[in-house]
Amino acid sequence: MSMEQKIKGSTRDYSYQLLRNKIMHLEIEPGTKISEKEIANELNVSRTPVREAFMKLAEEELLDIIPQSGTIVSRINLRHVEEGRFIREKIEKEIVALACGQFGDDFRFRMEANIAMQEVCASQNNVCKLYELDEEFHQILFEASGKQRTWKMLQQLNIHFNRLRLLRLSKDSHWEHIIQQHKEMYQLIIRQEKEQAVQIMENHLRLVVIEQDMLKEKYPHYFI
Amino acid sequence: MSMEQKIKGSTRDYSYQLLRNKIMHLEIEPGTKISEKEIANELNVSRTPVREAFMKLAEEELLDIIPQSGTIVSRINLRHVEEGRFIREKIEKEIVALACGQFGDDFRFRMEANIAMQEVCASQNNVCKLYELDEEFHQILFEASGKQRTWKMLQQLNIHFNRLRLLRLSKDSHWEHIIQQHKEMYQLIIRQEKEQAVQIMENHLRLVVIEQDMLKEKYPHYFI
DNA sequence: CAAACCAAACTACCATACTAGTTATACTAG
DNA sequence: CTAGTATAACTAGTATGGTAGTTTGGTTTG
Repeated sequence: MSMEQKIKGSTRDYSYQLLRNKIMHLEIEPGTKISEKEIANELNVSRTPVREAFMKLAEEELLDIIPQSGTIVSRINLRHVEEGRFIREKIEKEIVALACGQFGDDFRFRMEANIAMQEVCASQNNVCKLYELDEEFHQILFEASGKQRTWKMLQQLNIHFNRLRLLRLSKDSHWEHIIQQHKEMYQLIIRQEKEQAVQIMENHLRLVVIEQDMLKEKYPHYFI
Repeated sequence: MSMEQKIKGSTRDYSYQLLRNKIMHLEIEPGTKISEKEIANELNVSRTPVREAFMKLAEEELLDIIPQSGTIVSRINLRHVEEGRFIREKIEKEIVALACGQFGDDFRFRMEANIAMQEVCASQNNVCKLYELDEEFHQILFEASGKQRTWKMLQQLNIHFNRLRLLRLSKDSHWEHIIQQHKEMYQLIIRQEKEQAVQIMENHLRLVVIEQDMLKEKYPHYFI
């Protein structure tokens, strides 16, 4: 797909985006040792922007930098996953409740377009794009509630959670249920059926828990 | 007090901590323009670690870096304050509820020590230390609930909120009420009176809202 | 054979020179 | 005197060389 060419902005941002994608999509496996120099050569840039990208990724806990020694791609920490999932559940239930009271036309348009696209991607098995649409679905809810910043922060807290979700999506494939939940939730929101919408959201966010053990068994070296 | 000398670790971390403190304690006012070179000279270090500290602070939205142009200390964004406060309220109510069910002896010891210290600092008007103790009080709750990572993340989301709190503490001074609430909350937690503890927490976190307008009027150029 | 040590080959960290883009200033044309 | 422009003095961004600490692998020693 050559997503490499499309990334704009500074060299640092380019390095950051590229590395982040490679880690999230497991093109670089958890536990792999990498170095500034190695990556810099690979990307044909100097060490400085790569180093800065490393630091940002370390902040997000996608990398573990050991001073004067080396840098490794972090393993998925299941305790962090659960903590992140817990918080996300609590927050997003509040968000849905808020959204029920204020879901303007522009958001309805975006949401319907999003859901339509989800079905297209599902029919074509485009997992990568489907993941992005799933993210966007939830983001729209946060924006409609005037809590865009909270979404951004949750994304950071939930990086390990998201890595697990992406891993699950790529291996498993019963998105139908997920998309169905999205549809129901949207209908309940525009009908302002607060309690039911909140309940669906709770179920929705607890789906991942179930398959956790299966994935851990299949890819033990990805986890910690 | 010379907090400068005590900071250990790498040069980057030193620069970061120092700058962060200066910004949080308003030794550098919001809106001030600073530059990597200027700060590097001031701290007698090279531009590299200062630059890296800048980037970290920009991530936290304490600095606004305008590429090829300049860097300014960000103003306190009151919309961010309110969003952060909202999230913190929702999360911390859940945390208190959790803590009621699991508050071990070691945490009780830390908590009682913390509260005792709060009273000492209040009697001696040590605002700075009192702020730190306030932070620690809440952090202990998160740790007792096994959600230390969440605390760390909330701290990031709430940097603007915290700047406001610190500003309030240093100018105003009715900590008695705050400390009183801390005491009550602790008692309710060890007695496992969940509903009441949650209620106190809600009141506690809504205190800041009240004085917001007063501060905005007094220091208009600090806000946006 | 095993353990201890020593040296070479890494690593991230820091300093510094250079580049490219922005801003302010001074000067010129109208 | 004003408006527009060229230029000089900034800025953050990037490249690169050198430093100090860590790891590794081979050698020596008990």
